[in-house]
Formats: sequence, C-alpha cells, structure tokens
Amino acid sequence: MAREGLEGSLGFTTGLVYRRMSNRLMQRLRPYDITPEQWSVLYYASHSEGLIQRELGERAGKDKPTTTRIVDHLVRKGWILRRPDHIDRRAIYIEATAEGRRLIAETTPIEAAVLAEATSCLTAEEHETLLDLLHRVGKHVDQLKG
Amino acid sequence: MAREGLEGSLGFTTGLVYRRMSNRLMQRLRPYDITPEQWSVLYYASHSEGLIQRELGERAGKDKPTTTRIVDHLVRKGWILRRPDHIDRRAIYIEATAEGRRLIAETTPIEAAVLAEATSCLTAEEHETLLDLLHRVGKHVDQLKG
DNA sequence: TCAATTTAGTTGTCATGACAACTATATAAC
DNA sequence: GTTATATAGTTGTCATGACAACTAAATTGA
Repeated sequence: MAREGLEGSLGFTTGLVYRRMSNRLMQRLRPYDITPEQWSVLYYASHSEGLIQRELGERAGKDKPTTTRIVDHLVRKGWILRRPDHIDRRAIYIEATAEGRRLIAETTPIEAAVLAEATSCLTAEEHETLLDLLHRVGKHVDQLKG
Repeated sequence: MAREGLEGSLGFTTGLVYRRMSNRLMQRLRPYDITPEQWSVLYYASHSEGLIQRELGERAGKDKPTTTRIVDHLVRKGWILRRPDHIDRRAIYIEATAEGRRLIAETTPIEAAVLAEATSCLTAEEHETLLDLLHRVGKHVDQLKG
C-alpha cells in the first residue's frame, strides 16, 4: 500500500494514534479532574496491593521522575497515600484510598467505552491482532540495547 | 489471550510503543541536535514546496501552538525559513534551507534503521497489517465527534 | 458597507516525559 | 568493618502537547 510522507513510519503512526486516543479519554475524564496518565497509575495502585512507588511506575510504564510527579498529584487529590517502608527506608508503599478506588470503579467503564468506540472499526480478530503485534514490537524495542 | 492490567488497552499500549520507539530515535538523533518531533516537521518541510505553517503542522500531526514552537526551534537552528505571504498576510510560508535538507538527507537512513530494527520481530506482512490497522483506528478516532 | 465570524499565528499555563544531578539508604566487595 | 556500588526517590531543565486567550487579517452576510 502506498503511503505518503511519514505514514509508513510506525513511530510516527503510533504517536498519532496514541495522541488521538489519549485526547479522547482526556475529554471524557475531564469531569473527574484526572488525566489519562494519572488514571493509569491510579488504576494500578487500586488493583494491586503492597506496591512500592518504583513498581507502580514500572507497571504504568513511567520513569522515576514522572512517577514521583504523578504520585504527587494523586496524593494531593486524596486518591492515594504514601506509606514509608520501615524495613527498607528508601522505599515508599503506595496505597489507593477509598476515594481513589471509587474513582477507578466509576471511570473504568468510561475508559472501556473510549476503547470500544476507537476500535469499533475493527473486527474482534483485528483488534486482537493489533494488540498482539503492538505488544510484540513494544517488548522487542524494550529489549534492544545500544 | 490473557492480558494483565492495562495491556489490553489500545491507548495505553500505543503510548508505550510510541515512547519506546521515539526514545530509540531520539538517542540516534542526538548527535544531530534534533528531536524526533522536530525531525518529522523538518521532514515535511523539506519534502514539500510552498506549505504554510498551518499545513505543515497538519501534515506532521501537530496543533497550532506546538507547530509554532517547533518551527521556532528549526528557524533558530537554521534549518527552515519563515516567508510571509504577501497576499494573505496572516499566513507564513515555511521553506527548508540547504542545511535543513542536508540534515534530513543525512538522517533519513537513521530513522529507517530504527524502524527496521523495531519491526525486525515482525514479518513483512505483519508489519503491513500493523500499519494498516493503526491507520484505520487513527482515522476512525479522528472522525469521532462529541 | 460594515459588523460578525473565521482563519493564521502567538503566548501563557499546566501535565507528561527525557535527562542529569542530587540525597539517602541498602548491598556488595575487599 | 569500611569503602564502593546499587537502588529508591526527588528536583531542575527542557521539549512536547493540550487548552485558553489573544492579535491581526480575511471572509461572510445582512
């Protein structure tokens, strides 16, 4: 298939799709005063027990400074708590509050709706293929060195 | 296929893949003092004639403020010029300089290599399928309103 | 014609993310 | 046991991107 300009570039194309989907979710989440990135971190915090901040950031695909700042926001909004680990005093456990869990419970259907809407142009099989190919590329690129 | 956490979320997954590919390209472009986003704008500027800034931004998938700032950087580095349109005095033509074109000529193989490396875990057919599915979703989401 | 609207571009603010430098604590090596 | 190194987290800076407010110029339309 003929593609113009950078349409044949996977990096450029994933960036476009990511921004459009993220925007869409942002608009729907606006009433809840949470961004898509904050949402993903809070999602992992509220679905996991006993994670320290580093582990939380890793699951959500964030680096250390980004994790620190997103956690700051979530704490300020009362959706998570920082609990110092008294054994390893470098580490901080992150715990979702009741409000945090409630927010995720309330907004998970919104995220699902945005996904469903975005992928309504695909068959279930195509959707599955797309995710599979993306995961393979993502893992592959992650493993590259140098 | 069973997926943990947000791995089943296309938005989350495209974000991860985009960041990893973009990082990879950024590292390779570092010697040239250009970011992947600046590169994409300069790419379009150097492969098109007679584009105004808005059109350039549209092709590169950037909004107006982002385009203004990226163009600012590219002008400062001597890779493009802003030429006021004397007919429509709101508009500004963007023109790549010789250095700008030379930079794109020199770095296009680098971008291609990063892509090739990233997709080396896919067959040619899978690569084609992945791009096709992403373009379909991207266009579909772009057309959604409300 | 001339007021209302649209369009092109800029600027300010904030969140995210990359990077580097930093503190504090824990682990390894000797 | 002390020094070297690794790990957890924070802070500062910059580029990108979303959003809103703004200027200036062009277009519409009554």
